[in-house]
Amino acid sequence: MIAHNSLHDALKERGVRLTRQRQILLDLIDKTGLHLDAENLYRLAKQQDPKLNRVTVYRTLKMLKEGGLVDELDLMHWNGEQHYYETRTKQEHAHVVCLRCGKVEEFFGEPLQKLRRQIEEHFGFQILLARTEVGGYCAHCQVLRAREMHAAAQPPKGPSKKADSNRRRRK
Amino acid sequence: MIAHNSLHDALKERGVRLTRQRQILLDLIDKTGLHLDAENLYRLAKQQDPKLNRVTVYRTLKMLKEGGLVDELDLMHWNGEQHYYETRTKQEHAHVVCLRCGKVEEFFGEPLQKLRRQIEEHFGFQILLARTEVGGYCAHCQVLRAREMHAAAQPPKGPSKKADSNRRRRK
DNA sequence: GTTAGTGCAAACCTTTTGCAGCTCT
DNA sequence: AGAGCTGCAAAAGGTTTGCACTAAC
Repeated sequence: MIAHNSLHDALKERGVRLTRQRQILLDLIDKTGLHLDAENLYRLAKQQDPKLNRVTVYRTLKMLKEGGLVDELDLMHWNGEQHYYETRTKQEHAHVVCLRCGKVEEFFGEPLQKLRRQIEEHFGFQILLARTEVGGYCAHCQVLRAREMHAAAQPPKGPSKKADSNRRRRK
Repeated sequence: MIAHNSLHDALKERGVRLTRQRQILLDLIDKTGLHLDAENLYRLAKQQDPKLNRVTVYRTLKMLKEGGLVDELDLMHWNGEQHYYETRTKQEHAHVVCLRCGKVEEFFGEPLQKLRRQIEEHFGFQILLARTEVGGYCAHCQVLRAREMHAAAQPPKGPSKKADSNRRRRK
């Protein structure tokens, strides 16, 4: 049972072969509002097809990227050097990344269009791709950080675990 | 003779040791409106001190980045996966990168501040870093591309060299 | 049946790390 | 003197490539 979605159809039109592997990958990229990196995409795809190779993930992403079907983001490198991918169908938007919890919000709104127009006019530039990424702390994490700061200033009464379990680190 | 500039002074205040190697690197990053990547920075630095090691470049960049003294850009990956660096003193600005010739223009202007304010209000977000990068064709290259397209449509009369000599490629 | 696409292994490029020795302050 | 830095070598991430085999059209 194949989900028919935008990437799927766009590739079909271009005469690209829709292999089992690609269908799995397109499905993962296209649905899920998630911003996946190559490694996570690979992990998820492998659950559906354990033979699927990491290289196929990279090759597919490269094709989609060069075909202008996905955008590549780095989300302010909040968690390393990976790139993240999303379908290039939606309206232009900025990515707002919490550097503490990693949550990604999307901002649509007229300042983006205005910025784009002004740049085109100002330089006589022909824009093909645009990207705005913002890093900082989300409302929730601002509160948590304030608490952490406060706690750190007090003499410790017991072992305190930093709440950063979600964060991947280099080994 | 040492150029006194913002990075230099900022590090002095922080009690960071200003070694010969760092002075060379700071000098290169700070003057030159250039957006250098690690490798080019290394190459240029080595001209002044042939013993200077690539690792020192990376360590210095990392320190400056983590200290909030430089910003890291990728300029829409117009020429590979390198990161580019610039001093974080100037007013917020967008980078406008020509995907054909690599020229980088900087756009200052009120839409950027407006965007920033709106994001902060909308999400109750505390912005620490913001980055807007735009890729496309500069006025000059739009013309050249039009010519190339035209030439490609004609039967070729002789060997034509593509004008991409400036472009670095993977081997 | 063709030709594009896949998997595997190995290469590649960029960046980081461990450690002994050097050098700023 | 001593902590902080550097250079060197080696490793680690992330991504790409060469090639023989497989599968989509």
